Formats: sequence, C-alpha cells, structure tokens
Amino acid sequence: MAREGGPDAVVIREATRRAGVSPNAAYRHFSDRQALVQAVSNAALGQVADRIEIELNATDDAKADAIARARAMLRAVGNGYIAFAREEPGLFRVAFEVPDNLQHATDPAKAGTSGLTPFEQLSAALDALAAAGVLPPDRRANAEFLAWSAVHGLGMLVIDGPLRGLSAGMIDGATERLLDMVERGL
Amino acid sequence: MAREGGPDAVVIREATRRAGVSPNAAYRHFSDRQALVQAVSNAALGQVADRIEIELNATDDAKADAIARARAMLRAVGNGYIAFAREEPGLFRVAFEVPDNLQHATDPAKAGTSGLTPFEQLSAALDALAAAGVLPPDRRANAEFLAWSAVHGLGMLVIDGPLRGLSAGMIDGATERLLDMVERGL
DNA sequence: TGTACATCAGTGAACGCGCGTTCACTGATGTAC
DNA sequence: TGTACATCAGTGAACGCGCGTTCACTGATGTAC
Repeated sequence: MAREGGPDAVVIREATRRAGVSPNAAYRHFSDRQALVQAVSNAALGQVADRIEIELNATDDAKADAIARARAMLRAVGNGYIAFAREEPGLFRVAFEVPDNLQHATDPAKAGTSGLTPFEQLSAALDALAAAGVLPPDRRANAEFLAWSAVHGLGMLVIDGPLRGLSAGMIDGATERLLDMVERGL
Repeated sequence: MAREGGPDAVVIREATRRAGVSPNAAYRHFSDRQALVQAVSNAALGQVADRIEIELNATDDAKADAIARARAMLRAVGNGYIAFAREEPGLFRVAFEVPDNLQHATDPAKAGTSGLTPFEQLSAALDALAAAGVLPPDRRANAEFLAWSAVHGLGMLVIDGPLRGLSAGMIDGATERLLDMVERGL
C-alpha cells in the first residue's frame, strides 16, 4: 500500500483486508494507525539503505586511492538515494515524510544489511572524504544536511513535484550534475 | 486551510463551511475538488514569488559589480524560497506537491508582483550569472534543476521531514552553507 | 418605461464511501502444577 | 499424564465521522426588446 500510494495509503482497514482478516485484528499488532505507519516507514528506510548498499558495493575499491574511493562512496550514496526515489516513490515518501526524527537506528528495521541507516551511510562517506583530507574539518561538520538536501530535493521534485514530467534521460543527467555540484561545492 | 494543513486539508466541505455557504455551492466556482486545490496551489506559488521578491529587493544593487549582483540575486532567490518554506510550510507544500507541471505563468496567480514565477526568478538569477561570465554556458543549461533541488530539499527536510527538529539557528546556518555549496558547485 | 426571460449563486436533502476505533466475545495454543 | 488456567490472535457487529458529489429547486439580478 505504501508502495502504491505513499503515506496516506497506509490505512488499517485496507491492510487487514489484504491480510484476509477483520479490521480490528490489526489492534493486536499496532496500537493505532500511526504505529502502523511508523513501522512501515522504518521498513522503507531500511530498503533505502539496502538500495544505497547496492551502489556502494558496485564501486570499484581496488584500484583507486583513498580520495577517489571516498568520492565514489559519496556518489554511490547519492545515486542510490535518487535511484530509490525513482524506483519506489511511494516507499520513498513514506520513509521520509513520517514524523520520526531519529535517523539513527533505534529500530533495526531502519538499517540495511550493513547495519547502517541511510543517514549513517552518508555520514560514513563524508567521514571518508574528511579522512582522505579533501574535506576540511570545518566543512565536514553537518555536511550531511547539505548533501542530503540536494539529493532529497531532486528526488522530491522528480517523483512528486513540478519536475515529474522530466524524461528518464533528463533525470539521469540532472543527477550526475547534481552530484558534481555537491562534490565541488562541499 | 492550506496554510494550516497542506494539500490534504484543502477540502470542499470545510471551505464552504468557512465561506458560510452550503457544500454544493462550491460547484458554482470549481468543477471539482481537484480544481479547487489547483487554484490554491497557483495562489501559493504566487506568494512564494512575492516572498522571493522581498529578498531580491533587499539586495543592495548600487555599489556592486555585475558578478556580485548576480551572486546576490541567486542567494536572494534561495533565501526567499527557504524563508517561505519555514514561514508557511502548509502553503509551501501546496505550491509544490500538486500536479501542475508548468512552472511558467499560464495562470497569472502563479507569479509575484514582478510577473515572474519562482522558477522564472531563479532562471533570471542564473541568466545574470551567465551574463556576468561566472557561469559558463554549458553549466548554465538546466542549472535551475540543480539549484532548485538543493533549496527544495532543505525546505522539505526541515518542514516536513526528518530535520523537523532542527533549531532555527541550525537551519539558518545550514541555509547559508547550502547556498555557499550551490554557488561554488554550480 | 415596463416586461419577459436568461443567468447565476445559492439552498436543502440525500447518496454512498472508506475510514478509525470500540465492544463483547471465541477458540486454539501454551503452561504451571 | 492429566487438568485448570492464562494468553493471544482472531471474529462480528456497530459507532460516528467527514468527505465528494448529485438532485431538484429558489430567488435575486441583469438584459433584450
């Protein structure tokens, strides 16, 4: 349901219907609707992390120096994030439009197989850039917010907002250039 | 209603209730609910443009060269956009989460007093940067999408998403640094 | 200047829908003694 | 090995809510002749 319609589509009655069970049975498992949505949101966040991990694993660590590796990490995180938004817009919205501030894994469902949440994956990439010496400490601080804003904005504009009409090729191009901008700008 | 609750809160029955009129009277003015929401969305977009104009007018044109003026324009657009998101989160969401792709002013309601929509204000700032020679033509193309993504993402994360908890001071700081990143990165 | 008529913003009642949530209850399964 | 009891996922019926939308109709206002 989240996949098909985003946060608003996650409703108790339809959920129980699909589970082949009476509506009130849901209250054995979730205290109210909000609790259900939160659980779905956490699971969606975990899927974002998994998608990012695919990109991270696809980067070719072996033959590059620390700087190139760190740059590739950051790009992988951004590409995975945008890819997820495009592939699963409903889940993407559920992951990020639900009132649960903590981006760290209080609930293990929020993390990918590596045990990191998307926010932590981004932090790790920025740490790598800092460790490699390309990102000075004063710019490293809270750099998550900046990189995150960029990819989140593109994702939102493209799946839900005024850039909905853009062709896949245009979005690919915009993604590359956006990541260039972030890399250069940070 | 949009101000208080975003797109979902724009409903016919409540609108007619506030207008002191019976529910079906709305159909004299809007063909259906979607048409009402669209009209509200257009009006909200015009308000965004007005808010950006405030920032643009506050920039001090006189004593700067063309490059500094163009840079100030771009920052003003970004600052106005983020300011509006923070001041009117409900209207902000209505402005950008409603299915009307065209960001140009087919409906004059979408523009500010200058006659430009927010998208066109951004384009004008980027044109100024290009004209001043700081933004090479190949980077100018579609640069709207990149700058827009950055500020849109920060706005969304801060009003609706996981960065909701950030203090005003933190958001101020993130905004400045985000605009730095965009300026440098573009 | 007066009159027939169109226009148009509104009324009042009703429809069906899907939702969240509560109530009292059941029937299978596990568990302590 | 058998029995009393707790646990727990489910049922079935019902509630009230707010919504979008349609129907036939009204009463004031403008307008052509």
